[in-house]
Amino acid sequence: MAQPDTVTRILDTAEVLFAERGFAETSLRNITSKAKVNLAAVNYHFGSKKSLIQAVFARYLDPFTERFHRALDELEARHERDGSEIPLEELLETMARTVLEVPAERNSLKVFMRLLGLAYSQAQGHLRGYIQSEYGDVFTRFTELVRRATPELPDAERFWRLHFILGSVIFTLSGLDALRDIAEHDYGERVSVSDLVLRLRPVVVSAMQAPLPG
Amino acid sequence: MAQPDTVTRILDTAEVLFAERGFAETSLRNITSKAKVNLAAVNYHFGSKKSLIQAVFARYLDPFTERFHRALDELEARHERDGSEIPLEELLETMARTVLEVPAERNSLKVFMRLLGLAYSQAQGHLRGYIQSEYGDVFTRFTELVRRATPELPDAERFWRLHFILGSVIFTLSGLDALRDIAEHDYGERVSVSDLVLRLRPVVVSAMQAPLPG
DNA sequence: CTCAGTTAGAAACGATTGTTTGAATCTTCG
DNA sequence: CGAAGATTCAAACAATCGTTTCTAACTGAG
Repeated sequence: MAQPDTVTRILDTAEVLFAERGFAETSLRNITSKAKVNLAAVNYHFGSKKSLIQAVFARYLDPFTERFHRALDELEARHERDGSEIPLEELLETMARTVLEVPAERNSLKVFMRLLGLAYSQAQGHLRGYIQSEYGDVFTRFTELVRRATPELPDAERFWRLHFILGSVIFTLSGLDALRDIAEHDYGERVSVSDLVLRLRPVVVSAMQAPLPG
Repeated sequence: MAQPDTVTRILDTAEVLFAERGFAETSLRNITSKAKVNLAAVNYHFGSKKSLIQAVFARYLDPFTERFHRALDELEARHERDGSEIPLEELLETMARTVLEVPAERNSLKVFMRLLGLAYSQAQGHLRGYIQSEYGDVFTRFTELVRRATPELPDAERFWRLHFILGSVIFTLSGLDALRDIAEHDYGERVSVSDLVLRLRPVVVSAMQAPLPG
C-alpha cells in the first residue's frame, strides 16, 4: 500500500497526539518523528504550529458543518411541507447522527471529541476565535431551530441548558477512555460510543424538559 | 497591610495563572515575576513545578473534603435516627452547598472549577493520579450514598449519569466567564454563580430521573 | 553579640521548544 | 534530455523552559 503523502501523515499523527496530550504538550518533533517526516515539513506545509492545529480541526469540522447544514436543510424542507414544527428530539437526533457519521470515515469519534474538549479547555486563544469565526454559523442556525422547538423556555434558560448538555457530551466523550476503563472494571460491561449516545439521549431530553427553577 | 509570605504569594498567583492558561502554558517565570518573588523560590519551597501544581489543588481540596465528610456525617446521622433514606435532592444539595462554601473563603469558585476542569482535560498524568489517591475516598462515599438514593437505576447507568452531570457542572462553571459574556450580550442579564447553580438544580435532578434508554 | 539555620537573590546550567536556512533530491513538463 | 519548480533533509538558530548553584541577607536562640 502506498504511503499517504506528507501532509496527510502529519495531520493523521498530529490529531492523535494532540488528542492524547494536548497542544502545548505535543512538540513538532513528537509529531514529525512519529509520522516519519522531516521536522521542517510542518512549517513548510502548514506555516506554523498554530496553523497545523487549525488544519487538524478543519479536517473534521469542514465535512461536519457541510453535512449538518444539508441535514438541517432536509429536516426543514420536510416539515415545511406539512407545516409542522421540528420537534426537539428530531433536532437532537439529527445532530447526533451527523456527529457520529463524520469521523467514522477516517478516525474515531473519540479523537474528534477530545479535540473539541481541548478547544474549550486549553488556552490556545487563537483556536476559539478560529472555530467561532469559521463554524459559528451552523451553531447559530441550530440554536434558532431549538428555540422554535422549545417555545416554553425563556431564551436565557435555553441557552444555559444547551451548554449544560454540551458539557455532558464533550466531557463524557472526551474522557471516554478513562471512564470506560473504570466502568468496565467496576460493572464488567464494555460500552461503545454508540452505547453512550444511547444512554445520553433520554438524559438530554429530560434535561431540556426539566421544570423551570423556582 | 503586611505582604503575605512567599509561599502564599506563589500559590495565589499560580492558581490564577493556571486557571487562565493551563499548566504547560504557564511558566514558573510567569508566576514568580507576577508574584514578585525570586524564580528559585518555587523550587525551594515546593521542590518542582509538579509539586506546585499539586499544592494548588490541595489548598482547595483539603478543606473541601474535610467539610464534605462532615456534612455527609451529619446528613447520615440525621436520617439514621428516623430510619429514612437520604433523598437524592438532599445529597446534591449538600454537595452544591459545600462546593460553594469552600472557595468563598479565599478566591472565586470560578478558579476552583477551572482547575478541576483542567485536571480532567490536561495531560498532566501525575495530577489525576494524585487527586484520585488523595481525594478518591470522599467521592466513593458520595456515590455509594447516591446509589442508595436511586435504587431503581442500574449501577452502570448511575455511573454514567453522574459523569454526565459532572461534565455539565465542570464544563459550564469552568467556562463561566466566556459563557457569561455571551449570555449578557444576547439576553441582557448578568448571572451569578449561585444563579447558575439554581438553574442547574432542576436539570440535574431531571437528568438523574430520566427514563432508562430503550 | 554570635553563630546556626532558614530564606532570598542573581546567575548560570543543560535541555527542549518553534522556526529558519541552504543545499540536496525528486517531480513535472516542454 | 533538461531546466524549473516543488519537496525533503540535516543543521543550526534564537528563545524559553525547569532546575541548580552559590552567595548574600535575614532570623532567632544561647
